[in-house]
Parts: sequence; structure tokens; C-alpha cells
Amino acid sequence: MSGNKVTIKDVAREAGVSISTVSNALNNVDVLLPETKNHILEVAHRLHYVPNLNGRNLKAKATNAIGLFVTSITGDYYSALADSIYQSCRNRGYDLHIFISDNSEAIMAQILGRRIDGAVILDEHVGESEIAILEDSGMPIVFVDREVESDNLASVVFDSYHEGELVGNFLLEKGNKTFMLIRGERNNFDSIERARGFLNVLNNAGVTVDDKYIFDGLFNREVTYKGMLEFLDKKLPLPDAIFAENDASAIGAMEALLDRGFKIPEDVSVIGCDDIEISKLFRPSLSTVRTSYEKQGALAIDQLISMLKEGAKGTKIILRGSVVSRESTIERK
Amino acid sequence: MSGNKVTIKDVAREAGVSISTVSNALNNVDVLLPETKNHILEVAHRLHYVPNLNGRNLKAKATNAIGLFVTSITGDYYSALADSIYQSCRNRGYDLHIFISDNSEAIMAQILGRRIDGAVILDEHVGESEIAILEDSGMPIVFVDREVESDNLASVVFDSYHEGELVGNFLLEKGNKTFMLIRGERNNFDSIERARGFLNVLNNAGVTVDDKYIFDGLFNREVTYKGMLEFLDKKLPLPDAIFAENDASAIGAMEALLDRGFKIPEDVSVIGCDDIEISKLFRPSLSTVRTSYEKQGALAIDQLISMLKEGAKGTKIILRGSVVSRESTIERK
DNA sequence: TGAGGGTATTGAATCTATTCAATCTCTTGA
DNA sequence: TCAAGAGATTGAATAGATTCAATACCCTCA
Repeated sequence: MSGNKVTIKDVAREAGVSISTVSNALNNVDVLLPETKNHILEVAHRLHYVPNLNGRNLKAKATNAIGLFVTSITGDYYSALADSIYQSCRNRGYDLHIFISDNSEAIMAQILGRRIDGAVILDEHVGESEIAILEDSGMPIVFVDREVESDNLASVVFDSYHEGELVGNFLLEKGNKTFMLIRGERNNFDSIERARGFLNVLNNAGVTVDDKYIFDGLFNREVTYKGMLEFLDKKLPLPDAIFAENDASAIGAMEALLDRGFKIPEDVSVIGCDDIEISKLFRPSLSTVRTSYEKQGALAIDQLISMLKEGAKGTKIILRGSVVSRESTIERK
Repeated sequence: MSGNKVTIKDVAREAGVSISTVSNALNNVDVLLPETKNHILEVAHRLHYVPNLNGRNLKAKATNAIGLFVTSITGDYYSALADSIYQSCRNRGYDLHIFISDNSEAIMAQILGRRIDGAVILDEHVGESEIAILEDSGMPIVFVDREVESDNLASVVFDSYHEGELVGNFLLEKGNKTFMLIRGERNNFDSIERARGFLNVLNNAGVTVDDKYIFDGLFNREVTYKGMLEFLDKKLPLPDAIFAENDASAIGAMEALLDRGFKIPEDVSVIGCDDIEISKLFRPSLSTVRTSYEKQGALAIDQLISMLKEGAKGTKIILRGSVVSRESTIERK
């Protein structure tokens, strides 16, 4: 009926051998008579025996599993990253356990509680003091949202400043002369860096952006939609091009413009950043900056596994994006 | 420097008490002198002690964790479901471990290996024989992609047949007379049921759909886009309304229609099923059938936890959707 | 003063699987 | 025939935590 938990002891009794022998048979330790081994395997299979992982991992001091810690699982970034990390783990023979977390305690419990052999962390809840503890624990960990580098701590991050530069150069090359910047969150690192890169490029070209043409979209579609409508109500002249610091925000801006009857890109060009799924599907399709989340995930696992298997030291990897030009931007004379 | 693994033994030695006393202090067993307990807690904190979960779970025969097994983590359905399951687990005080899987062995290893106390499974790789083993194991499990019901096995599924009926009735009430059906996959249960519900409603109203107006979109945007272009090239009269069995497919159909210069909904109405994120954002926004993944996730966890805590028996829950009317459908005279 | 009783603490068993040294069995060769 | 050696199997220790019966201690009261 139920509660039928088969242990190695049951297999041993049923097969008429010792527990050690069953263990050897199951772990391919090549010292058994083939007939003994086959018999044990047959019995184990018949009883639906599956090793208790708690016992196994306790003794082995290893789990063959990697943990991925994220604050959310919704959204293109998270799912693309999780997916590429999954693929990489799979190719390398590791199990992947994904944990969603809204505080760092659970993360520390899983990592220091030895339920995994290594971790990838994308979670701003983890603070400096916890990083120090993690470093001290010797557990190999790769951060994908901050720059860290030590014996057992590594990171794979994007160059947000460069993304801002890319957009600035792209828009200038297309002949745009006046600009609007829709910011993300004021104290978000990526937001600050994208803005800095963008504005520096413009400044170097002798272009300044008036404060009236900068507002906070908070990386959010609805917020930007409303912000854009407010801007349009002021009846100021439209800029040649708008840079929204992420695609969700850019879509919100485009919706507001379209709802007010403006044509994109004829009246104004719009470019975002991130290349989320909707960007390609929206009409007009959105120009943007693509960074490879797949590459980020793969590099994170590569690094984690070389720390795990070869005892490699953690390093810091910085990835750069590239512009994807679509319908929402146009060449201006 | 590193590899610094603190065990309960270290805490006991440092605090000058026995291992049992440390265990009692940490687990709030109320038999200790407050000063002893506080001292132990202080030492444990100072040493950054975190219990080894393998040891703890082995002895306790419980993990306080629920496993979610999915074949993928990308896509609106998976992420919405995972998110609602996460929220429910969190509210109930359980950890959630998400596992992506492309075969059933890993699932069986985790579940029968006792690394979790219960599971939610959305994974067609799990076959009948494995379900029998799971049932026999007594482990509480909720399936969200198939109907199962036994002492420790439960399910929460959608009524796809009813979804098809909803669309049929909705389109008939809007005055549509001729129809096109874009199917999903021929041997997919949801696809079969949605088609059956839709066509039955039409048949009961005396309407038939010619085979020329039925094609397979495989639940896929690109495939449907191409299929729709092929259809349009035949220059057959457009139907009043098109039902695509999922939203991705409906978006593909709309893209083809728009690219050929047709107007939606003036020339033809389009309705999908699933209410994915893009549906609301696309222009025109897509009418569709909404089923609550959030509710599905919450019910799955409700059920799982009552099996876990109260030893409740598994039941079968069937959820129904409702039509969301947006810009892509119109009233016809 | 010493038996009885309550409270705080500890020792030892236990959970399951792995590992390695020890044992047992069989064969071979002097 | 028996020692040596090879090969197969087993016993016992171990991993880190929990649990419960047992002990130690202190106080009270006859």
C-alpha cells in the first residue's frame, strides 16, 4: 500500500549478501563476481530501491548538485539564465536545484548545510557579511549580479557602461541630434552605468540632454507609459531618438507614443536594452542591445565546475553586448 | 582560510556542553536553563554554525522541502506556475526546490531518495510504471498535467474541453458565421480537447468547419505564421473568426494577416487560448481564454500540504477558464 | 541526615550509505 | 599437504544530526 521505503539493508537481506556488497554492486566497485553483482542489481531493481540521498551525501560529503539562487523565476532574464545554466549542468553531469529566495537565510542554510556542492547566485539579498562567511566556508560560488573574486568566489557580469556607450554611438551614427533618456532605478547599478555610458558618448560628441528629456521609468512598462504620456502632454518638441534603459520600459514608451498617434520610427526612434522576447514581436519591432544570458550561464557553470573539480581559483568575467537594429530606429538625414 | 566546516560537535566543544544540549538549544526544546541556551546560541552564531542538512534530514526522515519538477522553466505557463507554487510554499513554511528534468530517472532519484517531503510534477516523461512506484512509495505528489487520484497521488488540471466550448460560444454570440481552427499538436491531449469542445459547440449550432479551414500550428508562433501565409496564398475567402489553440499560435496568425495587409478585427477576428503576457501587449491586443495558473499552483500546494500534514487522501481538481475579450475580436452584424 | 522529587544535562542508539581493513575461500605450486 | 597469494565478501567505523532513557545535581522535608 504505502510508506514502502526500501533501504540498502532490505536489498542486502533479500539478496542474501552483506550491505557492503550491495554498496559495491551499486557503485560499480569492480571486485564482485559478475553473478553476484547481477543478482544484486536484479533484486535492487525488483524492490524499486533508490539510494537515500541524505545518507549518501552525508557520508560522501558531496551531492553532485549545483544550486541556483534567484529572487524570481519570471521574466526573460531569469528564465533564459536558468535555462542555460540547466543545460550546462546537464552536459557536465551535475544536477541543478533552483531555489527562489526573498532573504539570504535560506541561501546560507542550503549552501552551508551542504545540500549542494557549489552555487550560482543572483540575489541582492546576500550582503557583504554573508559573502565573507561564504568565502570562509570554501564553497565554490559564482555571482552573476556583482563583481567578486577570491579563491572560491567568482563572478560573470555584464558591462552596463559599455551598453550605454553602444546605444549612444549607434544613435549618433544614425544621424540623430536630439535625445531623450528614460532611466531605470536611480540607485540601481546597471541603471547608473548605462546612463553614464550613454551620456558620456553624447557629451564627447558635444551633445547634452536637457533634464526635461530625462525621466525615471523604473525599468517598468506601466510606469514608463504614464511618464511618457505626461511628457507628451507638455507639448515639448519630440527628440530624434529615445533611449529607454530596458526593453520593458521602451515598450511602454512606444505604446504611449502610438496611442497619441505618433509614428515610430518616422517621428521618433526608440531603442531599449536587454532584447527581451516581446521586443522582436512588438510592432514596430524594437531596436535594442543584446547581451547573451546563455553565454553568462554557460560561463558561470564552466567556472564553477573548474573550481569544483580542478580547484581553480575564482575569477571575474565581464561580458559585452551588441546592438540589434530593428524597425524602431531609422537613419536620419 | 577555507574549507571551514563547522559541525554541532564544534559548537558543543566551544560552548563546553554536550552535543545533545546543543541540539536542544538549536531546536528550541524547552528544557535548558535560559543562560545555557543563550550561551550556546551565541557560540553557534559566532562560529557561523549551520546544521548539515544531510545529517539532519537523514535522522529526521523529513526535509521540510517540496520539489517542483518541470521539463522547462521558460515560457509564461512554467514561470507563472512556479511563481505561484513558490509563494504558496513560502506562506506555508516549506522550502521549494525546483528541478528541470528531461527524463524521469532524476525525478525518481530525488523523490525516492528522500530529498524532499512531497512533489508537484509537470513532466510527461513520468510514465505509468513510475507512477505506480511513486504511489507505492507513499510520497505525497500532485500532478498538474494529468489526472491521477489515489491515497497519496493527486492532480489539479484544466478543463480543455470546456475552454474550446467557451471560445465556440463566444464567437457565435459575437455573430460570426464562418470559422477557421488552428490546431496545436495532433496527439496532445489539450489540443484534442480544445478542438473537440470548439467543434461540438459549432456543430450543435449547425455550423461545420471545412478541412481547408483547419491546419496544424503546433502551438508554435513561427509554424503558424508560415501556415497562415500559405493559407492566404490560396486566396480562399477569409473566415469571420479564427480560433488558434494557444496564444503563441494566434500571434503568429495575426502577424501573417497584418503582413498581408488585413485588418484585425475588421476583416477577421482572432482569438487564442492561455492569456500569455504578450497577448495584452500585442497590437491589436488578443482576445483569449484565461485559466489561472496562480490558482492551479496554490491548489496544488494546498492539496500537497494537507496530504503531508493531515494525511489527507489525494483528489482530482478540475479548473475552468473564462474568455478575455480584447481588440482582436469584434461584434458582427 | 537521608529519601524523594524535580530539573538540567548527557550518553548511546539511530537514521542510511560508503569505505577500508579484515576475513574467508579457493587455487596454485613447492 | 600445506603455505602463500589472489580474489570475493563482510564487519565496523564513519559522516552529522536527533531523541530518549539515564544520570547527575540540587532542594525540600520528615
